[in-house]
This record gives sequence, C-alpha cells and structure tokens, in this order.
Amino acid sequence: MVNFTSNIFAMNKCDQCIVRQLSSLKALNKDEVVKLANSKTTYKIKKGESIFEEGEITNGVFCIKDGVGKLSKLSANGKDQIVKLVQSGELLGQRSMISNEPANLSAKAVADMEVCFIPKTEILHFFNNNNQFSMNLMQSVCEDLKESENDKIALVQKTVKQRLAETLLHLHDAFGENDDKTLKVQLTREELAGIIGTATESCIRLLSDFNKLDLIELVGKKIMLKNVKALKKMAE
Amino acid sequence: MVNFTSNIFAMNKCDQCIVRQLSSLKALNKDEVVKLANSKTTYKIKKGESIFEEGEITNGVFCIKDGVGKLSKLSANGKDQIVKLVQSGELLGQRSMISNEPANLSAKAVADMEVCFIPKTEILHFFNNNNQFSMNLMQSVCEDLKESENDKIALVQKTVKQRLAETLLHLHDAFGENDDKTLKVQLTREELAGIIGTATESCIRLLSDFNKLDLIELVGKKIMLKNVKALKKMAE
DNA sequence: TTATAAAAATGATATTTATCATATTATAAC
DNA sequence: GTTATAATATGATAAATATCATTTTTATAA
Repeated sequence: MVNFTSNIFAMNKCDQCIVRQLSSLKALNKDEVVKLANSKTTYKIKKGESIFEEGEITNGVFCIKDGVGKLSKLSANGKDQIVKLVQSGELLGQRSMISNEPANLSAKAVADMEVCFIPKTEILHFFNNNNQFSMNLMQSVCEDLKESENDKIALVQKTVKQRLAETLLHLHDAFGENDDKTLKVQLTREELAGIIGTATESCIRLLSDFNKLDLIELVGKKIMLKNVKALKKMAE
Repeated sequence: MVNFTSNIFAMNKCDQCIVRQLSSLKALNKDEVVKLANSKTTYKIKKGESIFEEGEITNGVFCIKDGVGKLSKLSANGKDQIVKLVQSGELLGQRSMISNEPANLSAKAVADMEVCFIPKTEILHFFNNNNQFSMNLMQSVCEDLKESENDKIALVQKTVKQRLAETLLHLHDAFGENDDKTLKVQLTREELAGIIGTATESCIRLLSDFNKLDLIELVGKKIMLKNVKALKKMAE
C-alpha cells in the first residue's frame, strides 16, 4: 500500500526527470506524476542494443531519460534506413501504442541509454482525463508528421549532397557539439548514410568532398562543422 | 435563435454525411452534430482549383464530402511533389490546425470537390469534451504518420519501377475502378510522377513498359490494371 | 605491443534516373 | 470540323548515384 512518504518518494523519481520537463508529460499534475512513478520500469540499454524490434507489441511508451536512439527499418538488401533519431526528453513508441499496432520500426541505442517504460493503461488514463496532456501528445505526433512529410519531400527534391549538408546542420542543431567542436552525436558513416538515404560509400565520398572544400573537418571518425553558412546555402 | 425544427434540419445536414460516417466525427453525439452543422460552411471546388495554399493560415479543417484532392509542395524547379491524396469521408488540414501553424502543403482538387469548412473552435471544443473524438483524431494523425514513414522508406529502398507498381495498386485499392475497369482516380502522368517522386518522362516510359509487359493497359489517358498479381510481385 | 577485425576511404565501373529534344496524340476553343 | 494547346510518348544523352573491388586507417582483443 502506498503511504504519504512513499508518494513523495515516488513523485520525486519522475518529477525532476528531463522527460517530465520536455515531453507531453509536462501537463501531468502531482497526483498523476505519482501514479506515473509507481507504474514505470527503468532500463539501461547499451549502445547498439535494441529497445524494441519491428513487429513487436510494446503495450506502452518509453521515456528517454538519457542517451540517443534511432528508429529504423531494415531493407531487403540489408541496409538500415533511419527514420528518426530520438534523444533524452522524448517519448518513444507513441505512434504504435495509439494505433494499437505492433511497432512499425525498430528502436536501437546509438549511444548508451537510460529509458523508462510506461504501460499503455497509464498513458490512456492520462489521455482521457487530462486535456492538456492529450493536446500535447497530439501536437507531438503532429510535429513528427510534419517532419516526416518534409523529409519525404527532401528525398525527392534534393540531391544527396544537399541532404547531407542539411543532415549535418540538423545534427548540430539538435544534439550540439563537444568541447573540440565536433558533433556530439557520434554516428558511423553507415548510420549517417541511413539517415540521408544513400549508400555508405556515397556518403563517405561526399564527406571527403566537404572536407576538401573546408565546409567540415574530419577528426578521425568525428565530424566538425567549419562553415555553417556555406552548408546552409548548399542545403537549399 | 435556433429552435427545435431548425435543429433537426441542421443535424440532418451533417448527420447523414459521409464524412460524419467515416472520419473522427463519427464519435460526435446528436447535440454535437447540430453544433457542427450550424458552424460549417460549404464550398464547391472545381478540378484544378485550390482549397488552401502552403503558408496560409486555415483556422479550421475541411470535411471532404465529395471528390478527390491532393496535398502537395512545389519544388524550386517547378515540380509538384504530391504528399497525399485525400478522398470523400476524410478530414483535411488537421495537422496544421493542431500544430497552430500555417499550412505546410497546398491542397488542390484533382476531381471536382464539395467540402465543408469547420472552424477550429468547434474542433477544439469536441477535442476537449469528447474522449472518443480526440482518440479518433489522434489515431487518424497516427495513421498519416505511419503512411508517411513507410513512403519515406519506400523512396529510399525501392526503385522507381517498384514505386510505380505500388502506387498503381494503391490507387486501385483506395479509389476503385470504373465500369470499363480503368482506375477511378484520373491523374495526369505528371501527377502520378509527383506521387512516386520521379520525372514525368520516367513515369510515362515505365507505364509504356508495363503496358508492353501486359501488366496494365493504357486506354487513352486512363489506366487499367491487367495483372494485379504480377504488379504486387514487382512492388516487393 | 602486435594481431585481427571493423570502419573509413578511394578508384573503377555499372546502373538508374533526369534532362533536353522532338514527335505524336488528345482535348478544348472557336 | 479546324485550329490551337496541352498531354502523352519516345529517343538521345547527361548526370547522379550505386555497386564492387581494394587500400588505408582506426579500434579492439590477445
């Protein structure tokens, strides 16, 4: 049975969490946060490991407390197309939970992750009893939809070179840079190719070109943006 | 002032409507349908005309009572990339309304249309007071998201030929065929190319190939599917 | 540290698809 | 019906990108 002290404890577990501050969950009141904290399960996922696979029934959502993940789909020829990168503060698996469907994509860790699983029943309870939460969730899915549509358009209307420039800028914007000015998300060339939708070799070749043009600098496997202005122009 | 008789009249205007039967609006109760009917405005849009343009603030959604529309974005080089076809029974403009943003895409009629405009305030009222409606709306956006993600993957992982086969099958599935077995939605080759994301000439060339292979038959500008099985195999 | 594997880089070539030119056919206006 | 206009069709060629082969570099484990 839950007493006052354990409530306070339970609430604290989620109340200060970055996901609670950044995601749809920010609309939850104190009681709801307690309920949330009591129903969640925490997992640590190492780089490369999977959170869920395509076709799996997840029955809930994952809060990303720390780390970076990728949502991707494996093609027949063995290439992994990355649909979206997700980072701390975001929710994962909203779409398939709402649609009552098995996952359409696989979720894997790109950097070591800490995630919390929240059962579907909890989320649906919040959805039905908290208008601000349901509106937030709705807006979050709408944001994903807009991004996906724009990505789709870019795939058709832009060259691989433009998409690479665009992606590098987006990674810089969304994930920031290390002390040495290199991009914080560290993706392999293969993963980067999977985001822009091209062959790994083509991606590597273009990175070399960008390097020669002084748009970027290749520091081992890391990438440093050197001329953001020129990259932006190129992406248009 | 609204009296009993006009309520009945007002309700009937929307209650029997196909949109009410097929869209998220099916969750509305009688009172809500009356409210809906009293706030809506009906428009007729001729083939080729626009419902709204990219960047426009719509402040509501459009119910598609009849006809077919396209959501598209014009590229710098003048090509119109079609993101989605919408047909009678569907709602249009949900995404930008929920996101509080100007339209990201333009909506134009592909066949003569009859649409009803419903102001944002009405939709938000339903969203906040009818859980089934908000869940329906949510699921509808989730469905759009899933389709968009799958389209994105197909653009990268499939060839133009495969995407054409896939699109022809989808048009057949979603819109059906005429008495002469040709596809009911009549798109120009340019529009078809805009859906699969290729140059008009490439699309025409592949249609010719499909014709020669007896997969389809070109009846003037219309298209008849002759070997669905083979098209399905090709699309994989 | 050295051996081994994995990732990145580069070259040569093939394939896919776009572009430009032009012909043919269908549609609409008169 | 005839003419003008747009849509469809096809050929020739160019450009973009993928694929396969090989080398170099980097990371990892013995």
